[in-house]
Amino acid sequence: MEKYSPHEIEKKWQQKWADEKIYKTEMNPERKKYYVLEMFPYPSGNLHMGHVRNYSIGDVLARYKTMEGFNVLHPMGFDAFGMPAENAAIKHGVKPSDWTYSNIDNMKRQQREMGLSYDWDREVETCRPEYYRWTQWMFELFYRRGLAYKKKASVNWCDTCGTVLANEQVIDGKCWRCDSDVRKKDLSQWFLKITDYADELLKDLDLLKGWPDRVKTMQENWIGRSEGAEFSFDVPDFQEKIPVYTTCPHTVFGVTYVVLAVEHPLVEKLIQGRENEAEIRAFMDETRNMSELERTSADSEKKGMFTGAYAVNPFNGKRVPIWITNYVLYEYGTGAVMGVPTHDERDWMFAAKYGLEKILVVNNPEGTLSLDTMDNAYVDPGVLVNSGAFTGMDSEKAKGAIIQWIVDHNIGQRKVNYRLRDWLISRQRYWGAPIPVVYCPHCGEVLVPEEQLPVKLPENVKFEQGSVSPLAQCSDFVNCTCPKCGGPAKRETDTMDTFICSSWYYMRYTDPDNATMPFAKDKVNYWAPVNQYIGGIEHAILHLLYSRFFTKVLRDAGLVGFDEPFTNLLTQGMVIKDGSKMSKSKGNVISPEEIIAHYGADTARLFILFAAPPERDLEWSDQGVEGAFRFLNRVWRIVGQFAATVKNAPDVYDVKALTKEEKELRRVLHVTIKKVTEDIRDRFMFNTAISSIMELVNAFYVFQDKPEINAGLLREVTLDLIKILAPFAPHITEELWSDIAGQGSVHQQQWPAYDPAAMVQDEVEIVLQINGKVRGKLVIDAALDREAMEQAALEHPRVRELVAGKGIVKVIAVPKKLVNIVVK
RNA sequence: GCGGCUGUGGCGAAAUGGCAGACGCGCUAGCUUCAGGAGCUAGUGAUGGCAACAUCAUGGUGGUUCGAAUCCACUCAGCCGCACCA
Repeated sequence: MEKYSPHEIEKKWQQKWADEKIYKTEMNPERKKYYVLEMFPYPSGNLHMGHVRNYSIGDVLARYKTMEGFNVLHPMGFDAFGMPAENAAIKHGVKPSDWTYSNIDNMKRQQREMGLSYDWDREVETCRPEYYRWTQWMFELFYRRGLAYKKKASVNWCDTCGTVLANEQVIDGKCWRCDSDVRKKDLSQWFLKITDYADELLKDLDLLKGWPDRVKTMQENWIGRSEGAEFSFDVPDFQEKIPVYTTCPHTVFGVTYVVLAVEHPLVEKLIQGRENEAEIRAFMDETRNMSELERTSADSEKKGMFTGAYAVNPFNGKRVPIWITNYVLYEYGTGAVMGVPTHDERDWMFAAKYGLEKILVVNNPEGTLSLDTMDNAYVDPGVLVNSGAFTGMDSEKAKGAIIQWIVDHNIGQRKVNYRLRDWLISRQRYWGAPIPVVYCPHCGEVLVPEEQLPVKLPENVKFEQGSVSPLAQCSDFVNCTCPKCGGPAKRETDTMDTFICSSWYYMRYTDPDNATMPFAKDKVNYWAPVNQYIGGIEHAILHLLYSRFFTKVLRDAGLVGFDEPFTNLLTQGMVIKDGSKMSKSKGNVISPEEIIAHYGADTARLFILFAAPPERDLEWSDQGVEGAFRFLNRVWRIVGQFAATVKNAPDVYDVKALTKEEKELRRVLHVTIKKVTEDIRDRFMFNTAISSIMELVNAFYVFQDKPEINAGLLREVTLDLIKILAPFAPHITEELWSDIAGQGSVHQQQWPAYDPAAMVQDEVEIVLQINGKVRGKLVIDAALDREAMEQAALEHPRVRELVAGKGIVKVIAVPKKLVNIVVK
């Protein structure tokens, strides 16, 4: 028998699969579809182990579902716009497009070497004009629906990347990509109105039964819905009003001051001409210059200054001082807050620091609180005190009553607020989809007409370190004619956040070559939503939230007929080595290419699926890889040993004629088929699926020196073994299949069914317990009922010995499992 | 502070109310081989014992139960997310 040589086999089959296009998929409304998708990669140039894990998981599902009879869509593509291509241009003088396409070529080669079942005819690359034309079309769709707008705002700016960032892309005050500090900058930028969908994005999390709770919680936190009231304090000296937002309207009688964010437009008016104006301005500048992290950290010291002005509480006419502070955010609510030191921890600290008045307005249910004994704010429910007509009311009820009072007196209304902000999508970069807008001195902001899309990226641009966006310097690009009046105009020179490109790519896969639409309705509605999406947890908010938003907008525009893009989500764990994430700086990187070159793709895939369940972090082990390789060799040898017999063996045979040992092998086979089926289909527990296949192979080895084994059984075991191993190790199984079965691909076979009759055991070993402790074992007829089991247990010599002289309180018998005798 | 996840042999892990540690790695022994870091077979949680066997053991403490890694309460440790959002 020939040795198992993965390289020859893998190369041969990869070629054949590609030539014969066995993974090509067509829409077929007659058939049930299944859409399995792995998050497409950024083309950095090389696959890493995280990719290998991601694609291995997806490939098992795709192959399994195909064998189950589904019409499976399993595509791949590249999230090809982004900064690194531009950095390469600056550093090495290569064109971003050349750099990107050569990286894509290399990664595609590596993906092919993994033996993944992609329909490559559906590949999508977001940097191709054929694709970004539709990204720009999407922008225009949003614009026309009033969901894209330009405004001047204080935005997150990363100096290293030379561009702005969305809120979701700032992690702990640092840039998500390069980890450098983010600072605020006032710029006029494009936004998508994701806040219009805040409530639905929150509510529809309930529809996502197949998503991990963790991800849903993160999105829920991010959206940050809160309910309360918005109403105004009068500032009679200036004939102004200060609207405030509060989630605790029941504490209004405890207000002793009002605070404004330093950016609040009213501040200017209030402080003008004050004797300490210069001092106040210095404080404002200081606050404005704080980093995002300092400014929003809960531990930062709360500082403020009195403006010298007063506001009037509409509930009791009380005059309270107006302060400015570093702890109120201008972007949230109204940028102004009512200060209630007794019932808000921050206000307590602030009041304590500056000696502001405190009034108790909510007492605890026992009524034992008093200002003299309190040492921090009381924030729990209770009973209102010192609250005029509302005194004595339960605090929860008072919320509603006070809101009603606000509405009745026409000073405000019930209000829901979100932490979520609109999505800032402008990027001052070259390598992205240009925003298809023209600025005309006469017509203003004008969309590039649909038929003129795409607005193509110019090729003749210069890349220099630290300079402004290359597009802004490219006069051929900037200067254009106004589509409306035909006069001279200038193009928008910012490109779109690459997260826009990835917010709809999974829909493009359903109709990738469409030149007249982003995708045809019948195709997208046949294939989408994605049944199973697989990727890293790092996109819990970013990509996954944006894609949900896009889906809802496209639905409202009538382009798609579903509410959510990804029905089920699997978040895979990281691949780690020596306890920490693989990284160049730690020198613990294992290259997939080397592993595949050494052991073959089947071994790499098998190991990575076997070493841990998909959601958990996976510790890389070189010895574990050896073990996977050894297992495939074992399969190769045992199948090879019997190959000749199996080829000539009958498909049908008399099961009753099997020996006891043969029957046991057949039982293990069917138990394994059931286990593997359920582990893949219901639990994604590929590790236990593989371990049960290993057990089957171990059981098979009992017959290695027994050529007299029933040929029919031998054929059944061998063929089914190859089939159930096929999703995990596609090449070796294809080779064995072609050798034995002779025709067709194993990957197009039907998944084996298990026969419950074959799984029945005549005899089972049960455990005998006395007071819950194992005291013996007994092999009995599996069909025995409870009484018979009890009987058998009580006759067991050791049990008799231990029970002798004691009173039996109770006997519990569980068929096929155990008998527990409770004695005293 | 709020929310979530994870704690099981020397290691990766199984077991979701019924024999804790399946399967794999590592280790030990035997067989096989000219030899092997190849292959096959067997053993392998700890402690005590010649042994049968017993006791202990799933981060900790309590509880529910005939029976708990599994359910409940509290608690410790590690990781992750959000965090001055009024």
